[in-house]
Amino acid sequence: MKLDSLDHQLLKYLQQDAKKTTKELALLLGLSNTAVYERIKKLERQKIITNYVALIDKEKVEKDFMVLCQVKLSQHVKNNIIQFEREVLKLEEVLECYHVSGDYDYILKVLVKNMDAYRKFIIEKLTVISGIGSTQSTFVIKEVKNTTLIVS
Amino acid sequence: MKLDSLDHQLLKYLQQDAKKTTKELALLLGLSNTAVYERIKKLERQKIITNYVALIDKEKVEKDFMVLCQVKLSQHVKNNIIQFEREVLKLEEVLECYHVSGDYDYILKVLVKNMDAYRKFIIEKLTVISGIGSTQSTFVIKEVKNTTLIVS
DNA sequence: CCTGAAAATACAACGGT
DNA sequence: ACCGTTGTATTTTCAGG
Repeated sequence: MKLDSLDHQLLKYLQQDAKKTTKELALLLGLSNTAVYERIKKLERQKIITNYVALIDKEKVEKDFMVLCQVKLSQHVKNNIIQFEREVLKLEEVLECYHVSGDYDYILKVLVKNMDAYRKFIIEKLTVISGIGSTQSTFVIKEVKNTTLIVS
Repeated sequence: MKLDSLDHQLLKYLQQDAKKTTKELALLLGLSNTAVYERIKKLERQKIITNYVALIDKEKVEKDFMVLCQVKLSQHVKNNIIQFEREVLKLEEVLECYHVSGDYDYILKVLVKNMDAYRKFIIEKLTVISGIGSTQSTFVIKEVKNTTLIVS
């Protein structure tokens, strides 16, 4: 579970380009092919690397209307919380959901095609979940930065 | 640029597991190896697939203190905006930054090790950017959902 | 951690439906 | 557009030291 400097470098490279071959990485790190291979396998076994994914261009698939939606539950009973969190997991429009401090209970990052789709999402999918008190929408004017790279 | 049902399925699979081989994908889609290969290459050429990345476990690299930080600029002049956005891109603690509607101008998703690190981030990195008016922090109690999968 | 070799996959180009 | 086949190149994977 202890990561050395080479592991950190390796993680950084793989978080930027998972298609890098062990050969390329070996060259970058000054290690042999197999040493890199074994390190990657170890990181996968330890679930430090959870998975490999393709990232796609939101605009090119017509999904570039993003809204940060704050949600307040009507009552903070356990059942409401469990229920809301379970339902949110099922909604494909919700990319991220955080239980947060402050006035509202949750902040959701919602991605849809356009305002119409958002209206539909709110009316037909979000507010039909029982236990929701109120919601407030903050619209994204521009995505300035969005990275999956965690520097550790 | 037009995507058919098979392209969409392909994107969905690759967004969930980029390590799937063309052989496996061919089986899933009911296509030949070469057909799948050509489709993937097309999606890459069209930059619909922008890149492939490894995702890592935040907790296991001791980076699981997340804060949503709202930022207001002191004046909405072009220079302030340009400057702020340029500086934010450089901050590795800022995973996401959105220019938004509402009371505040920006919402930042910030990831650090702990509260101490956050305090340090605010004092030494964020508020030293010129043109910043005020900030407000919303702390993440629990990450309920976080996916990179965009269903199109 | 290394070298070296086998197995699997990716990549490219063909003619054919 | 898709299929199948044939290559070859490259990469992954795993011995054994």
